[in-house]
Amino acid sequence: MTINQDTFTGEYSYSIDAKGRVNIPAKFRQSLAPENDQTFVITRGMDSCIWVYPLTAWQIIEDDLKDLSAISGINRSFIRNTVRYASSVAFDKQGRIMLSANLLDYAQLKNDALIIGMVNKIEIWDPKVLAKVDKQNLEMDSSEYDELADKIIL
Amino acid sequence: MTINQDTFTGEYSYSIDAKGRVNIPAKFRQSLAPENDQTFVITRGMDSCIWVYPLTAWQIIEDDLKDLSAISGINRSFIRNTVRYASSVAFDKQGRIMLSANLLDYAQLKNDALIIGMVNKIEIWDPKVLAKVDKQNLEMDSSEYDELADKIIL
DNA sequence: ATAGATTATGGGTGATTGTGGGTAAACTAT
DNA sequence: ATAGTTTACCCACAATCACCCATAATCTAT
Repeated sequence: MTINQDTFTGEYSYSIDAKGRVNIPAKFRQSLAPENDQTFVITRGMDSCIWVYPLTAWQIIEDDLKDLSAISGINRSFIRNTVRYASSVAFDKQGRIMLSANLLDYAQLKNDALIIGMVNKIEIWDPKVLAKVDKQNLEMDSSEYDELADKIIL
Repeated sequence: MTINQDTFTGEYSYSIDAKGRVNIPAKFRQSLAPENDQTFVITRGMDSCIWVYPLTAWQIIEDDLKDLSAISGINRSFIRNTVRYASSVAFDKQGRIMLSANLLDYAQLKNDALIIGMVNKIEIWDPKVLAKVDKQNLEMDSSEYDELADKIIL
């Protein structure tokens, strides 16, 4: 019954309520390893979406950041921008997390959210934004996409 | 419920009142380890911002300074400039700390402060100054920034 | 098919947080 | 010493959040 811990696949659509809360799919909650303490870290993703990490996965990133020298200005900027929008959230008794106005705005989220398992993390999208971004990526690099498929698909 | 002690992430914006007080985000207060005794050490940061260390973290810096030979003039200058602007502050019952006129001036702070968790320390910025500094850093070293992202982001 | 459990969604309430200001003690400078 | 200024500590209030309960829809197992 137990799949790989901290591994997420599949797509789910939920509504965002007036308080800014979204449900985390029950399957994702169950595959979150117990040492995460029901806690995720949410932050800005690289496209206009929200990234959701299991707490322990995020701590690996933090540990790497600690090793960067503070003398270099570019290092400081990198640390700042990586950590700046991140916050840890535990889901409530109903399995929801609260999204800050800042993140909702960044990901252009209104009432509906599409939650997608990305293997080691989770993405939260506005449906329309996702469609647009994916289309752009495919148009730009379709041959590279096919190469990847050739290497990886069984 | 307990996250990593003395680890800070996220961005918060607060106002600086007429007395020079700023709020320390509740989350940061909670993740400050008890042996710090609700005390931070504030000093000049490397960019035009204020750096805020947990007391115990700062004590490690002081210990390292003690090991530097006082014979070397450059050592003495380094020690002097590292310690010169540092002072320890405990936050009041409302969770605020007082910033000296000297530090406020150095960081060009007026009415609004942006407080950013930088993993093992905290930065206090004027919003406009931060935008300018970050932009400069990115323009100068964008390729190095991308390399860092490639190495560290999961 | 039915009963029981789980899930998704909405709302209520007390506690916490951010912010302003008041007052008395402590400190400075004449 | 005294007047003026600064600091430490206290109280107050509005907004927000964490936590609880309720309900309808969906799933599970017999």
